[in-house]
Parts: sequence; structure tokens; C-alpha cells
Amino acid sequence: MDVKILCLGVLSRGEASGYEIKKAFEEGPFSHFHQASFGSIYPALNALSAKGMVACRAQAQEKRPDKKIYSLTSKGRDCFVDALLAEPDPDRMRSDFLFILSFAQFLPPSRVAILIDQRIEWYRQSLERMETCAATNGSSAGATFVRGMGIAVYRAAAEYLEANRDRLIAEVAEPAALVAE
Amino acid sequence: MDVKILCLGVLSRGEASGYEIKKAFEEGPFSHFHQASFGSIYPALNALSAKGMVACRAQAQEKRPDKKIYSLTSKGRDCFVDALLAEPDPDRMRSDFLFILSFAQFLPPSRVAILIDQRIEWYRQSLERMETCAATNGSSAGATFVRGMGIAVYRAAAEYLEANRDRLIAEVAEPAALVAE
DNA sequence: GGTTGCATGTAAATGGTTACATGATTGT
DNA sequence: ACAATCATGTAACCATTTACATGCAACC
Repeated sequence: MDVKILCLGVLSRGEASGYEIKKAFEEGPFSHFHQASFGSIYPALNALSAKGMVACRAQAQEKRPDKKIYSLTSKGRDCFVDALLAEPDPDRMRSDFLFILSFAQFLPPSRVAILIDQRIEWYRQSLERMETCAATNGSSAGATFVRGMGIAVYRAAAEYLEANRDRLIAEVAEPAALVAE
Repeated sequence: MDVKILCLGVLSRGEASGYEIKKAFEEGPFSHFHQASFGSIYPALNALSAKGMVACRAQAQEKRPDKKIYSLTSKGRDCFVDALLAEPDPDRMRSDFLFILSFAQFLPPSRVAILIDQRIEWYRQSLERMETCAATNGSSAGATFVRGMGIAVYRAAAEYLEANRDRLIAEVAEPAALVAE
């Protein structure tokens, strides 16, 4: 599942410029499970355009480059649905946070505290934004389902960190106590 | 945080061959949040060896290539701890599963059911392995903490999918019903 | 006066995967 | 007979990120 398909997905929700597609991966609903930069989006849109998957209309703007607004063609929609029917690649996550915490015994306890507190704060902020969006926005059934799953998972993660934070810090601070008793 | 640091992390838990390091990323505790292939591990070990971060000892084997067993040097350990103290890169997840499900309305309901059921099964199997490991294994405080977080998150995900599966399938099957009422 | 946001695009560098090469052993 | 496990390593290929190039407007 490459950037071209991701772009088709964003465009299936309505026409957009390359800049706006980028924002969908940066702040929007996809930001939590896919990402794409300008360097991959602009070439992808050109390729899709060449293949007739998207139509492009230039909107003139004062003192800014013309905004190129892309929209799905019917061919593009067919191709997108085909891609959705393919077997999904397995999820892949890379988390320096979890890797580092696996070795908490090599870190000063204060550092462990900071890492966990920052992460809890990040989850809290993400949850707030997602819950606001859930209350406000009339999204598709699929998008609502996925957002709900994200909320459930982030909430579990934040609660786990809050519940176990102090215990880990104590264990890292006093490794001898556990061995002795 | 590149493959070299990941290798140092595996080696901090005890000496290992390239092949065994690969297994740690395939099946072991890191498999859920980092991955690395032979094509990246073997060159990384050679580079680490050249820099004096790891020591290599060849173990002769009958009718197999010599096993090269690597172990951390004190320089390697220092370098690893330094890397752990650096600011972690933000987590990045890529999930075709969630992307596809965001567009559930484009899929036949039976396909949505299969995707969700497969995923529930995957979580159940992962949870079983992780819980067995938690009961059996005497790990470090950090590793135990991270494993516990994984269990909490996967359990929340599986429960969400079970609780909301039928509703999503119904909504995808009867989109008109929601608009009408 | 410096940063952020808008707006597009290219080229180089990165970092990694996939496939290949080799080969014996064990299980189905 | 065929696949999988053990065991190392290289090279070609890939997708994507990063940095660069350009430039105005608004905000602090």
C-alpha cells in the first residue's frame, strides 16, 4: 500500500490539493497510522494524473503559486476499491519509546519519569482531539469505527502508564531491594 | 535509532549471533515495536565490530557455517546507554488494516467481517504468547513493564473489535437505513 | 526581525527490504 | 520429494525522507 493509494483514499473523501493531502497525514484522521511527506505526495499525484486516476484543476491565487486541486476519476475510484480488497500488509510499528523503556534499568529514574509523563500527556492530548472530532463530525461508518478503536487503545495505554508509572520508577531506583527480598 | 543501536540492545541482554538477533525481532520481545532483516543486521554487526562496540568470537560447527557470536564491549555498552538517553523519535505506525477499515463503506460486509475476525484472532494469539511469557520468564523491570503495556493495549483493541464488529457490519450492509431514519 | 503558514516541486541521500548465493539437516 | 530451520553474507532495488529552491503574508 503505497503513497499513491493513500492519496486516492484522501481524495475519495473529496477534492484536495497536495498541500491539503499532506495535512491529512500530519494532523488529520490518518496521521495515527500512515504518513507521507511532500517529496512523496507531489510525485504520486503527477503519476496518478498521468494514469488518469485523478483529474487536476488549477485554481489561480494572488501572490501564491496556483493551487492544483485534484479529484478522483471513476478509474481512480475503481483502482482504489481494488486496492482496498487486497490482503493488507501486516501492521508495522516502530517505537523508540518502548524500546528505550525496555531498558529502563540503564536509565536514571528521573529520566524514566519524564519519558512516561511526556507520553501520558501526548495520549491525553490526542484523546481530547479525537473525542472532540467524534462529537462534532459526521464521518463515515468506517472512519467512526477506526476512530473509536484509536480512542479505546490510547485510553488503555494512558491508563496503564498512569497505573504502573510509580512501580517502574521504584524498581529502577532500587534494583537491590527486589533481589534481596 | 538505527539497526546498530537495536543490535546493541539485543546484545545487552547477552551474547548472540546475527541469526539469533534476527529472531529477537521476528518472534522475540521487540517484534511488536521494531523490525530488522538479515540484510541490515549483518552489515550493522560488521560496522559495530570495526568500531570496537562488539567483540566477535567464532564458534566452529559441523557442516554449518561457523557461528559468529557477538558480545557487547564496554565501549559498546556506553554507546548504547548514550543512545537510550537521546530524545526518542516519535512513534510511527503503519497499518493497512486501519486504513482499509476507514473505508469500510466501499467493501462488501463479508470482507469487513473477515478482516475484523482475522485481526481479533491475531490479537488473541499474541496475547496468549505474551501472557505465557509474563508468567514464565524472569525479565528486567523495563521489559516486564513494556510487555504489560502491550498486553493492556492489545486486550483493549481485541475487546473493541469484538464489541463493535456487528454494528459496523450492519452499518456497511444497510447504509440507507441510517440516512432514512 | 524571525517564525509559521501557504503553495509547489526536485534531487540527493538514507535506510532498509528482497532476492540471490551456498549448503547440510530435519521433519512431513 | 519438498519445505523449513540453521547460518552467513552481498548486491540490486525500493520507497521515502531530507534538504534545497522560491516567495509572499501574517503574526509575535
